[in-house]
Amino acid sequence: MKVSASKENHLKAIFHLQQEQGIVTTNALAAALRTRPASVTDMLKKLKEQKLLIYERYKGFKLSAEGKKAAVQVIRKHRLWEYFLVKKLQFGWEEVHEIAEELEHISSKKLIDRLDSFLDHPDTDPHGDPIPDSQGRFHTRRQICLAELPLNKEVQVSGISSQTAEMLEVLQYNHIRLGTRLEIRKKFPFDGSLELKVRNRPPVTISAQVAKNVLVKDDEPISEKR
Amino acid sequence: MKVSASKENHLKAIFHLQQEQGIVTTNALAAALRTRPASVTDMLKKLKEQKLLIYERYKGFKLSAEGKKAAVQVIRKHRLWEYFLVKKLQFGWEEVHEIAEELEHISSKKLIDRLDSFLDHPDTDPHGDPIPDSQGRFHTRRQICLAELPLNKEVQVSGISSQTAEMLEVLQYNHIRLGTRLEIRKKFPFDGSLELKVRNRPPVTISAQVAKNVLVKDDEPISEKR
DNA sequence: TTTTATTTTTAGATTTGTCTAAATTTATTT
DNA sequence: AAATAAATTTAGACAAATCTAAAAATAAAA
Repeated sequence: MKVSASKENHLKAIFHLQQEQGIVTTNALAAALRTRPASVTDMLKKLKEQKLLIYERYKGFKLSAEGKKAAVQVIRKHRLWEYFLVKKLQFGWEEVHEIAEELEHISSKKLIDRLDSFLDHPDTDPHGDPIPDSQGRFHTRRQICLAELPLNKEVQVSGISSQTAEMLEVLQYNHIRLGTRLEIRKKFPFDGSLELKVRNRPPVTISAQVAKNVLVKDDEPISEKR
Repeated sequence: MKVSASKENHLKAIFHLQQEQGIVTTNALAAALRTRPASVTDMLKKLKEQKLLIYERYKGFKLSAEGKKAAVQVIRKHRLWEYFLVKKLQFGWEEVHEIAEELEHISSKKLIDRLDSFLDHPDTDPHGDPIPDSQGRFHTRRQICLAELPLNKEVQVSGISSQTAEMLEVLQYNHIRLGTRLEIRKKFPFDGSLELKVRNRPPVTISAQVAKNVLVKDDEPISEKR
């Protein structure tokens, strides 16, 4: 069962959008791939044909278990190559993405497993994104600051970068500490402030200032999501 | 000026046939690429279009200076990747060719130059073939045994693998020693014996036995051939 | 030098991935 | 609920790389 480079790109983009936005639309996918909605529809049909995608016309789509597996393998290759480029070939982390976009389509499974060993099984790439293992399992989750989190995605607080007493006071007041599960309910573009929903509590609002200093991680390992 | 993977494969195959056979034909190229003569003709026209090939219909073809340069760069990439796979990823030399066939089409020039540095500028790949530098110059020539040399290709004797007195006697008798320039004029399939032409001397015949123990190299660096 | 064989090229199809423009379906407003 | 807007899909076209079958050019043989 052969999957072309273009198909791999579609699978990968769907996977990412699924992670970040929960829902994936034809238009969003077209935008992400810098292609046209009509082209996306064409490809969706082909991916369905290969049982990599669950798709009904006009009714939306999502990756099948097999499609997800394929997408994760492409992501694994991409991130391992990025790590290689930065750690072994002295590239800067900003310049590796484009090269890895090509390298990720090299097909040899053995190659990528050998590369993984050669690099000592790294678990995050140079941008901080987790690298799945050869079975497609993620052992780490990405840590990002609350200000960058999308809406309605539940995460767990994993760090506080500015530990001033004043900061901690605000957090304590809002019942936010390490391990707290929360999600963003609303973003106010005017000042960047956020309305948060902490589990079992009424909504609270925090400033952009505070949001920048709270680090969060995916609530559960990605591989456990079904 | 973009060159697709398929075009790069054609350029590379033409280059190799040019080296080995002197002349390249549509049929030979089709065989080398495991494709059809008609497909080759189609591609020749495209390569001519891009001025990578000098071609007149029915009259044969050869690489232009620019085409040769492009071919050499692909060969450089192929061989550096092979070296990487064997030396860093512990692959056996027999299994790297196919993987390198894919890796050679990764486009980043910077990548390949960094890889070259990382590998400490090797000058021959795991099969003994020379690796051109980033300007496309070869610093080494391949050493092969006389028994494997094609007809009518002048080479220079670069080594004798079995140094018995009896062997050396035969060679001395035929005026063959290190540095001698010679070419094969005829091969006798019956016993594998060869008729050689040594510069400024009448033709001589040697046995397969002897031919197997004489090592030769291209007479001149490949990069000097025009 | 004709005839025959071989090589090479053309003509026309096919596949993959993309596009534009138009049609259809679903979603949103009024 | 009808009208309008937005999203999605179809229809038809195109470029790249390949193929088969037939034609044309060149080479070899009688």
